[in-house]
Amino acid sequence: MKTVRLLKPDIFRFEETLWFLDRGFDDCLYTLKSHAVTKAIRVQNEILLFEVTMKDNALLVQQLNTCSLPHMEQIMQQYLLEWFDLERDLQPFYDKAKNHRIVSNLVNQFAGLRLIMIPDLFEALCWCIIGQQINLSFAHKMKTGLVTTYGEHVEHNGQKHFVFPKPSVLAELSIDDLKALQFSRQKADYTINLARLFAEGNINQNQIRDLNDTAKIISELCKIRGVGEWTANYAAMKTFGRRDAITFGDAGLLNGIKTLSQSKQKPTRQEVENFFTGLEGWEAYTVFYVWRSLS
DNA sequence: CCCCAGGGCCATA
DNA sequence: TATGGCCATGGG
Repeated sequence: MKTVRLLKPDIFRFEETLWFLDRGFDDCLYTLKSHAVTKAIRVQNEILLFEVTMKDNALLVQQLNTCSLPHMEQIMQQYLLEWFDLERDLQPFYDKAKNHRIVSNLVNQFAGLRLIMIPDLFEALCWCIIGQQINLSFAHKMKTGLVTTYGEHVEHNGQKHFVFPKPSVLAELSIDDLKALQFSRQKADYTINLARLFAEGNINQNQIRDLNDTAKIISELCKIRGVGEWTANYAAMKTFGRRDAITFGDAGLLNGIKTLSQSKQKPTRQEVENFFTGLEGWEAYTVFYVWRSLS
């Protein structure tokens, strides 16, 4: 079993990461203990299980299962850097936020919070489709049904650790298969269609990443049935780490801005755009901090 | 009973 | 191009 130590960035609090991962929702793709998170990821045709803790000012990543592939240290390190967005310099964000009447308070209150990413585009888009227009607890319930029915898992100390289902598996499903998991007909259709696009290679995550321009990425993603502005921006933010993505129309964002500005009603689109004035290049982080403030 | 949930598509005019 | 209905379920 391999172990990796990652020196933590100056601006980072693992406790904030754990808090966000916990947030009151049961997520089926990681397991939380008091000061640790355990996660399974797919590596080629195997599943790697590891645990992340904080020790002596470093993130400690410990492999928990046997895996026949080489370079486990590098794979775990690379995953952690992406998952917790550890390579980004947040100081410019905090410098800009200081001058914002509302976000200045958020960066003080939640100092060290970093984006929690969804490195896999297929998973991110499926999660968005599931979460459209329903409350988050029900969305998690639906995701758990999908993952535990069609995802692979490894066992460790009697507990199952799942990875998200492969596109090729979901591509073979019928609409009724997913309706049995409480998907609406529409969401089942979007999900299967999306899985086929990935399985057949018509969508390639690296190709989209290489567009290297948020507007182009959004416009490319919006070509997919079931992917609109909210979903495309969510994926731009959570998968590609595009700093200027904004989940326009997002219920959480609207309610967050409403509460933070002590307004009676939800902001209009113009008011949302105004909210981000002075935070250019850090819109995605701002959205994430607003979400953090919600509960 | 109502309305709203970390939306998006489609029909209609 | 703009507007409204629809989707499925759960919580307040």
